[in-house]
Amino acid sequence: MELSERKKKILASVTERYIMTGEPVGSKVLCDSLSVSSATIRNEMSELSEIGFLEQPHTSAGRIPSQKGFRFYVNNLMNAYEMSDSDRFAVKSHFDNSDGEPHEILSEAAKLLSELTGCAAIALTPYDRHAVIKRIELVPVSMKTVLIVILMSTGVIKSRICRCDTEVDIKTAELFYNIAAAYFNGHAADDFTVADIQTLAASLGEKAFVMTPLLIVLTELAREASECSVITDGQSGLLHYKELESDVYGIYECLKHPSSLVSLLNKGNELNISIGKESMNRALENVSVVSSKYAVGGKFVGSIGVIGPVRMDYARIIPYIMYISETVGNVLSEMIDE
Amino acid sequence: MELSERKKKILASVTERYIMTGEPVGSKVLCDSLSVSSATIRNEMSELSEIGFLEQPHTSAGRIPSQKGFRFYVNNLMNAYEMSDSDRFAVKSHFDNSDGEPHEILSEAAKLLSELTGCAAIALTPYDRHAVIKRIELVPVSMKTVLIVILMSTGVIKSRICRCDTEVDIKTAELFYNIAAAYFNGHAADDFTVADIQTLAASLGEKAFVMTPLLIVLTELAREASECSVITDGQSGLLHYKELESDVYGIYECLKHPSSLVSLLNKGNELNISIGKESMNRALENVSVVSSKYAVGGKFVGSIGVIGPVRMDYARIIPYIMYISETVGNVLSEMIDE
DNA sequence: GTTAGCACTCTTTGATGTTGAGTGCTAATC
DNA sequence: GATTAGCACTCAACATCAAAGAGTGCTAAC
Repeated sequence: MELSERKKKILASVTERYIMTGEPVGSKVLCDSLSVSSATIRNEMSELSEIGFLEQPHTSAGRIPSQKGFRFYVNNLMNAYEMSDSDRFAVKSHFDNSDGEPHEILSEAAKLLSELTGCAAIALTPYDRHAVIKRIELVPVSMKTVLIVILMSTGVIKSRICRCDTEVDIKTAELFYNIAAAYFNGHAADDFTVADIQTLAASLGEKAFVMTPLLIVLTELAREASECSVITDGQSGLLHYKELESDVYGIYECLKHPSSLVSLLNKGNELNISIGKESMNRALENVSVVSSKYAVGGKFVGSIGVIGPVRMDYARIIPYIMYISETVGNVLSEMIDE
Repeated sequence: MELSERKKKILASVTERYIMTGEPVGSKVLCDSLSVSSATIRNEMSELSEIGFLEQPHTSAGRIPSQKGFRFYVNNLMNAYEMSDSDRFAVKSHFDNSDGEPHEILSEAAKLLSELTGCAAIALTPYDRHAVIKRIELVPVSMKTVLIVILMSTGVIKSRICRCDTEVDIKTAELFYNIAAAYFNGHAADDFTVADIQTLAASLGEKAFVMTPLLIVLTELAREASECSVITDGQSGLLHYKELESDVYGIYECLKHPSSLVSLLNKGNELNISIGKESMNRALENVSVVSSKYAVGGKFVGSIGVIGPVRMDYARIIPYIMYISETVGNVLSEMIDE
């Protein structure tokens, strides 16, 4: 796919103009910047159309880049925006005093990203196949009710109320802690099945009655805490793009049941760009998904990115995603270290 | 505002037909059900238009109910749908094994409600001016990091990570528990200000250094746990109503910054119906907000409802809201009791 | 290889006419 | 006095047509 320099220039110009205006670009407007006649540009454009980089909405309209054209632009032509120090500072300071769990930090990040880009943001909380339970705690709420808190090696914290039919006394709590220490701490959520738990509970004799619900809730909680959860923000921004009008509902539904999105974000390299149909997802065929994985403690464990129109401003958006992703990774890594 | 029986019948028919189809209703279609001629109905309709209950999009169209007309319909004409036992059972069983905090239960309820109504659902977590802190717990995470868990008398549970600059040892934890017992437990969040906390911390001598961040986080946490939070679900459903097309963005923004919505839901009686401009909120002038307060322990502490087009099916939606609200209240009350 | 020129295509806009739904009014009827 | 049939009227919706304008593709000249 070797293009002449001039063709590249034309494709880049058309793409950038189209990103800005959303309107097809004619040959005349490009004369000045390329200092050739419109006829020459027309010839070039016609060839670019033949190889599928440009499209015409109709005969007498200008050209717009095809999804393939956008792909070429992103891979070869795009001039990534250099974030200024003040840009970086503005992002970084958002996380300065963010105490809290990964979930909160990623919510913050998604909100920031959607505001900066005008697209919908999506973030995955850290997922680590080798995540293990770091600690389990029991917080008494009332006689028969306790809050089970689970801390994962990834820094994820989850809690759940558990109601028992009988009193949860100190002896019970001690037993629970012993069991936790023996069977759970240091283990991954999928090291034990519900069946395991039930045989374990059964072996406890008279204590089985009160312990079973606790252990079941704990198992569920461990599973939940090990899964990555999907955070979204700024969906309403997509309403501003008229070319997405008929797609927004499908996109929103897709964001509600995001399993396919998760695999999309987890795919490929650190930076992941899916343009239109590349996502292989019917609901997303008119949007691009750009995401970047963040690393916690040197391992890529999650991802953050945006969903927006195929004509999103990649040159500006990609650097923001990369920097936010890097920042989130750093913030989360610091937490684990401590 | 005394209307003849026939006028009432006509207004009701027009309203119900319009709710179903979204199209203006002409005089002819009502002939059969009222067994009078279309001319008679036209005369009546014309009078209903004069007193502002009906409107004409344009001369040669049928009539649609004005917002005032909808109000009259809801107050005087509507035939509320009687939920069947199986309807009730379907709702109730959603909450059967819902362990958990108010926030989770209300999220469930909002999701259910939006699915049942096709509207956006909105729910407020319990807010009680007299809510007090029931218990505070410290969960160690690492040497210098603890999780502060706060339990409110409303059943609300919140937790937050707190990072300290020095080790949080057992002595520190004991001191913290003593302070909590002396100054916080049994008190409301607004019983103490940040200034109070700082003087308190200052009085602790060498322990002030490690205790200050803990107490500050605790104060923030208490405030957050005392505020009601707003839960929304099913916003995307609003995209299906073409009459809202130009309003959805504003509505979504309104749902993101819901302070005005909160006061709308807290207003008035148990059941609250705001039709169109009654909300006195520009962004909501083309939608209706219907909500019902739920009671925990005999006190109305929160609210759940929907936002949908003015032509929502009140007769069906209102009973659902009331029943879900009642159910949520019961579920939450049971939890407090235990 | 580049470009001026020109015919051609197709959208957009506006004007015009037609159709059909639904009204309001009047006069006759019950 | 209330009801209704009849009819003229209004207006959106739709189709047709013409004109304007944007942009193209092609050809021939440079």
